[in-house]
Amino acid sequence: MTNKGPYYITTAIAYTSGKPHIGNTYEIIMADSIARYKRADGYDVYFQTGSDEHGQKIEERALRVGMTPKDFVDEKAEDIKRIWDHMNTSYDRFIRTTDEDHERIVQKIFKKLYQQGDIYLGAYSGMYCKECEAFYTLSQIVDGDKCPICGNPVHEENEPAYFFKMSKYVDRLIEHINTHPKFIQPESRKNEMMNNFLLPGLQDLCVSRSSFKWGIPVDFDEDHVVYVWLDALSNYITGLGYDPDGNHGELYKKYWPADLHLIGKDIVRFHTIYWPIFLMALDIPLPVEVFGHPWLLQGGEKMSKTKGNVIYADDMADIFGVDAVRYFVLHDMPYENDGVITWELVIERINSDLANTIGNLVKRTIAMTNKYFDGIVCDGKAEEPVDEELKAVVTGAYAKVEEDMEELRVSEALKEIISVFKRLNKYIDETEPWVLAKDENKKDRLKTVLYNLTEGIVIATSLLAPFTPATGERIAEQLNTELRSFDKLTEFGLYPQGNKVTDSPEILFERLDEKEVMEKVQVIVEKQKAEAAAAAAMGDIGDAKKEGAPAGEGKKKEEASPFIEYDDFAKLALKVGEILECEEVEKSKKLLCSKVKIGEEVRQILSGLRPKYTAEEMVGKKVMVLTNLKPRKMAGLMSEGMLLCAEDKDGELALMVPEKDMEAGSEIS
RNA sequence: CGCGGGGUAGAGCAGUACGGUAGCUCGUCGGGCUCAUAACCCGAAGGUCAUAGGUUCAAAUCCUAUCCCCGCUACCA
Repeated sequence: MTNKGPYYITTAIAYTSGKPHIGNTYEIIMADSIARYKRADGYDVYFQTGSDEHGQKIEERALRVGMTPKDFVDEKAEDIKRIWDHMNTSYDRFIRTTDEDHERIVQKIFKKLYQQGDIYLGAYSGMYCKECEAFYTLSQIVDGDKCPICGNPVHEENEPAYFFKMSKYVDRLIEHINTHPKFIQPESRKNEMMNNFLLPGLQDLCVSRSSFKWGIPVDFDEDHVVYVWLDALSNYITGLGYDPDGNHGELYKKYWPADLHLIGKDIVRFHTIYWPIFLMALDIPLPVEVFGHPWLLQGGEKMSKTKGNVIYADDMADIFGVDAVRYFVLHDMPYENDGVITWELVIERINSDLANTIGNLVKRTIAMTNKYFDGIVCDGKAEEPVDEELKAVVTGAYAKVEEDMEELRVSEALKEIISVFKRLNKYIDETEPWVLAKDENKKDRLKTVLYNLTEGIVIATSLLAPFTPATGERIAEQLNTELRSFDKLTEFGLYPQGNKVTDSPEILFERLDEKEVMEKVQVIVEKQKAEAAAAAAMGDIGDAKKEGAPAGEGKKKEEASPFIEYDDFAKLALKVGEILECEEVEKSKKLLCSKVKIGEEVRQILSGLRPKYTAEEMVGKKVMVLTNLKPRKMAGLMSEGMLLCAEDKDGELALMVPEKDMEAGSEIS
């Protein structure tokens, strides 16, 4: 195989504050797929990932659970690494920012930048809220001097800190971005950076802190630790053995600059502004491409433990298997917009693509080979026109996939690969091997058909293998062959003549029953909610509040606010309903069962109104109904909504009725 | 008027730089087939392409306005 040269890919290093969920895990899976793909494609790949372990938040958390920060991060890093390994990711190094070599080099980098005048000692000043123990920017302050979170007054506070002179390099960076269109991807991210930061003028970045200790010490000023971003970002070069003095390690010489930093869209700024500027200051080349991938949202919402909707990769893998998880996230994450994940979508995807299309194709091909030729695959050289098109699709796949992968459109690449498997399934219908088998004169044709199928599967599977490595191996084993390197994928007919496939093909992906899976999911959800409740009881709630405090975490602010957002209100579907019939529920003392007309439909709704209302007087009333309340059974009867009612301190009840006569079904807002 | 992305069949998405029969996957319905994991193959139904104007022989695609969603708005890892 030809060597196409070195290729260095990194993920962001994971912050050791908690267990990464599937959205975080997506990144390492995508990076791994790219790394494997590039290897098969002839590149000499170095793939680095790791953990980011310093900072005030970690110091605080460790303290709270009574651990030293080091013990705390050891544990968390182990968790992260275990999930990465479980996902079968083929990284070359898992770097930790507490690694000795990393810390030593970061100190040297800091010193070098200080000595050459890029870093200077100044004061970090900002509006500080004692209550929240956090700084806020002026734009965040409300009512002139109030904390946006707790509402207490803030005051200006100073803390000595080292700063990096960003302004010095801004013009060069703008020039670089403009002349290297691939540098920031997707394109929309580039615009955000340009318009929000670079063009208006970049502020200097604070690169040290003196208010906490858990960080890499600044070796010439022991009051300070290196502030996280300079520390964390440097991993990409310290991990290769970069040395500010020029005595670089072999890896650095071979692999820097990085070909791809794969990161989440939330940290694009740090990777496309601060990081390149640090590199310019160190006078070393910039990475070729920074790709800010979107997020996977659970049913369109961010995941949160209290909602019980966090999906973890290992939970998913327990139910579906590692490759199915990998396949789903890669397939369903769009290029630029956020992706959607729900358990139902996962089931659907796996059944359709992995079980039906791929798994079944392999199984039926092997089964026929065994049935008709005792497992021997041999081309009978009986070609028919239909074969040509099949071969064209199979041997043309690589070029298409390559095109997608070149732009990191992984999802598109997978769709291309699946379409090859689909074409192979169709080929079976076109050639009808079971019909050929009945005719002794068609034996050669039958041989050819099965040979073409087997060969097609080998090629398609070779392309698939970087994304689902274990499945690639399993298919190769069943076909008793090796997967191809990519320079062989345009050649049809390399499967050894007379080779024998397995006589006991196993099922690659079991079809999933949605009901059964959802039962397992329910167990996970319950467990998660219980854990969240337990954590809250142990005082972690206070922590959640603090997390909400920093800028840019707008969503979390809601949790601390006494107000709800309009969106929360909008979730309630309130409508006018007309009570057509009503009867007392026999099994209950309080319940009335009403038939309520809402627009075109009539719902059955149970309400605990007795003895304040009788069934007779209910009939004909127009009432206010919450129509999207989850239906539930009460006293053995289904209730599909809720009648709204006021209750005073004496227990008197009053149904909410419209002030004017309104048509049943009218919306209330 | 801070900047940017988006609103296309029940669901998830493509198509929009160069206007010309609206496409893919899943789901639904009908048919075929029986090698296979109720699978596979074929066909059908289903969309006023957010809304309102405009340019044009022709607009999802170009222009204008409006509505809605989302991201970014700086020292938070």
